[in-house]
Amino acid sequence: MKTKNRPPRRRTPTQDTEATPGEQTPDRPQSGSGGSELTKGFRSRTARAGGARAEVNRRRQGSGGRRENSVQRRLESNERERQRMHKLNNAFQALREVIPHVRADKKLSKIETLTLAKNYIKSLTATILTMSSSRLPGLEGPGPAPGPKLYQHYHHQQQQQQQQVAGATLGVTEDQPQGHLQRYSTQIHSFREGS
DNA sequence: TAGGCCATCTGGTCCT
DNA sequence: AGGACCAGATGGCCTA
Repeated sequence: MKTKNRPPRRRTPTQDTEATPGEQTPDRPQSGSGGSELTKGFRSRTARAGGARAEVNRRRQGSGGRRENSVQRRLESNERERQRMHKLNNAFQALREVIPHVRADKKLSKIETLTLAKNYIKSLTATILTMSSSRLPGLEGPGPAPGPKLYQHYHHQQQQQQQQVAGATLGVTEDQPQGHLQRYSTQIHSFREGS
């Protein structure tokens, strides 16, 4: 696997739509990418092919306002896609930062990050099961991966704790396991609720 | 120079 | 209808 310690190559999120031809980012002067290319005349093969189809559609649609509107919507769509991918990359970066790995000076690739994360979770799960199986009836033994079941157990535990200390603070700090689990629980719920 | 990784564009499809 | 999501395609950067 190769080293991937590179500075971010990218331009600012608005550069494609706002840059003038003279303001192109030097490191990607002729990228196949380019909302910029939509207005600057250069296209990659794919973009050219897609552009040919788009041109046919534009002719069918007619000229003038509708065509400009179509181009504008495509640029806006590109911008949203960039933002979406940036958010995805931020999530990858956050994941990298919580996964222990050997070469801290070497940035993990996306596939490496996902693979290590999966293994890390499995490892932690196995460790927890080993340490507490005697107190978690029903969790040990053969069968499917215990992850969800394990979470259910902890979630149940937390609910009991919250009931016991209703109205009072839990007295759980971020450094304690319960703190992490509580955050995990909260995050799971927020995901479920789509927030 | 080949191969891996990445960012981006693009059009199609799904979802709200 | 419009935005989110997805996958294919492409070219740039980097390392071995």
